[in-house]
Amino acid sequence: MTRLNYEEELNGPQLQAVSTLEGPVLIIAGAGSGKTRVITYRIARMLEKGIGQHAILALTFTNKAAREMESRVKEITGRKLRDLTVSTFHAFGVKVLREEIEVLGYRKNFSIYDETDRNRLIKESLRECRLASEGLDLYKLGQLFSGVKIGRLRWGEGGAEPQWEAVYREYQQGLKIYNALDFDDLLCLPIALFEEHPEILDKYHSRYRYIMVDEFQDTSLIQYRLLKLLALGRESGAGENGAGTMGANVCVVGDDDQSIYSWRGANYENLARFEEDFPGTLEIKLEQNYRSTTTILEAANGVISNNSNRKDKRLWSGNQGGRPIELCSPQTEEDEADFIAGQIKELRYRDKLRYDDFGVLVRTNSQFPSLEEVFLAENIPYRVSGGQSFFEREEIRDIISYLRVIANPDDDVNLLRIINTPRRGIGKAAIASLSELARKNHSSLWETLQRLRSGPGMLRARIQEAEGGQGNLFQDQGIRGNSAENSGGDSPVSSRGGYSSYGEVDGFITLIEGWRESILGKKGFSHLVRALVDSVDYWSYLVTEYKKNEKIARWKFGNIDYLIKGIETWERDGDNLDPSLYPWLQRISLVSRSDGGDSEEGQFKAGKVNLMTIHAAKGLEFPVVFIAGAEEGIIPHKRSLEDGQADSAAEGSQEINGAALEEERRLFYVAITRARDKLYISSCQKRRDRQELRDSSPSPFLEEIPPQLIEQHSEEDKIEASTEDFFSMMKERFR
DNA sequence: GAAGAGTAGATTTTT
DNA sequence: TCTACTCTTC
Repeated sequence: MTRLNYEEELNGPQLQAVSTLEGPVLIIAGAGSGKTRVITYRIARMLEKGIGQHAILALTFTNKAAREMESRVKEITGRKLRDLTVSTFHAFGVKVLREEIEVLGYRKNFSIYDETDRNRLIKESLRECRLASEGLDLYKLGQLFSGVKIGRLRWGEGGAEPQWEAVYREYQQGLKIYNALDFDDLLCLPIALFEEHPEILDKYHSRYRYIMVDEFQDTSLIQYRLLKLLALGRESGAGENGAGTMGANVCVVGDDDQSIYSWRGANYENLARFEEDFPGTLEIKLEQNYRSTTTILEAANGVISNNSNRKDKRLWSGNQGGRPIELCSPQTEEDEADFIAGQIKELRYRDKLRYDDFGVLVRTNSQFPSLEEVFLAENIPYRVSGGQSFFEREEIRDIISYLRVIANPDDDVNLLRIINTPRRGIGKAAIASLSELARKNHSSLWETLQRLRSGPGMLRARIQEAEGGQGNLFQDQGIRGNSAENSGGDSPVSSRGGYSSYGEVDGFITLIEGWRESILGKKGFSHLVRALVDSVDYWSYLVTEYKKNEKIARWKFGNIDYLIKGIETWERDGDNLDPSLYPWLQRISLVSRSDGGDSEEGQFKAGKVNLMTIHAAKGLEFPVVFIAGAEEGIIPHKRSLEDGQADSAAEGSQEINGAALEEERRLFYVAITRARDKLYISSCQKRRDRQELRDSSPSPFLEEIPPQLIEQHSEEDKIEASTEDFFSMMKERFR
């Protein structure tokens, strides 16, 4: 192993951070101050000192960050990392639950529900409670549930209207029956586990003797609780006296100025809380920026200094001077995209830059299309992170649903997705009857099906019984007006549904069972997935579904192929100890949009312009950065300021909006500080809102940049652009 | 049960 | 404008 020369490669505070391995440490690391370097060197140092890999836990905020950290450590130490835990909080939760969840009454093959699954379940729960889901914002309801679950809200307080409590309970019950967890559970259940079973906590507490947390400003309260449990063990409940903290070797790294996830429960006050809970914390500030030019830093400082609630610090850079920040005010989004594309082409040639030296940052996903369109037209290779993820495409979800059901047949949400996809004659009516029956028995659909099948002829009778019995819940879409007498005289859903579906339902069960047998526990299952897709004849399904547009069918099939290839590469990875279905599912459940289809690492990601949301750009840097759409209503985003969460109680709202504005400013700050050498900011004069073109004014944040750093972009391009605009208008007209 | 027509609703950021 | 869901008809 190569020995690192710490003294030479690190500055004073960095060195201190790397050398202080024992006791609690809080590192305030400004943007570009070598934070990643400090963390990775710190781990390297630990390994050098003979601390075992298994005793080290590094928690990050995104999977991407985790992967990157791991590979950097690997790189600088030249070691194999078999036993080092570098993961997100959520992934860590899964790791724990995978071992221990049975104590909590779940089975180990639990499913993990993402937003889509969760919305479906909420919808179903609403139906169970006889409430109409129409006109409701499922997303908001989900937020509410999440707030309650993580203990941020309580029923009857601030926006948590008690009427939803029943739905919430239904939702929770659904999860339990389906043996499924939502994202919050991944953190809450480990906490519950540790609190209720101290002996399990002991195990983890004594194992992870060195803990590090990156992007600490973005940790939520429950994440913090989890951290505290791990770090302090049984003592953590002991409270304020700080007993037992001496042994805690915890190092958290963060920057309050880069806290941009408060809408997700991030609470930068954890920084203050940490110092309280871990007495004797050594605080280290990293203020020297190695990334950006002075110009860019001054701009960033100018902006962020308008925030009131922050730890005092001032970034400075050794790279004096730097090129001015260029401001451009194109007419429309199209002009903006043209401008960006034009600059990229020019700079690439003039400054000999590669495409991947450019980062184009936007506030919202909806800004992508116009940019992409121009990049495509101009032949500029690009990649987007954010936007619709590969895993959210419906054909991919279908296949994954099959695999999830194979892993965990009780997962109703996914079972319902595929029970009639491809169509196999199990229609609404049959499903409604079955669901009704399952609900009565408090069991999952699968269990119900199994039970029905166990007696010959039973299925028919039971289904009939179910239909004859209570009014069918799947039919009345909630009550409207009459709550007492529901559904009343409506005609039955199709009294023949159950009868005619018997054979099909049976076939479906057999199908799933068959695949369960062949796939479960197999190391290397990608070829089986291929066979599965064949055996359900998904291809014919696509062809019939899209008979008007065969191209789409082909494209979708290509996606499936890509998915399977992805599994193959994952299986072949030498570091992968358990290449079977279950870990794969867990893994992809936690992969986010910004992680991209991760098989496009390495050679592919080079040579492409990076198009991403500002959120996704956190932690990254580019020689040249474009911030597109720096306009009022976009960068302090309209909706972010509108209603601060649930309560807009009279005077509270003022403050909440202030906080929201400050968060938007931090977001803008993050965007600026991604740039190394050159920063462009554009704000359109008009922007498309729905179909109408509306006037748009520059973001108020722009005025906070010291004017001497800014150079207005010359007008020539604008004229050029508008002639082009004219032509495209004419083309449109003659089409 | 499937296909097609029609309607409403929606546009913030993500593990 | 576009999409996702519902309703209607065969």
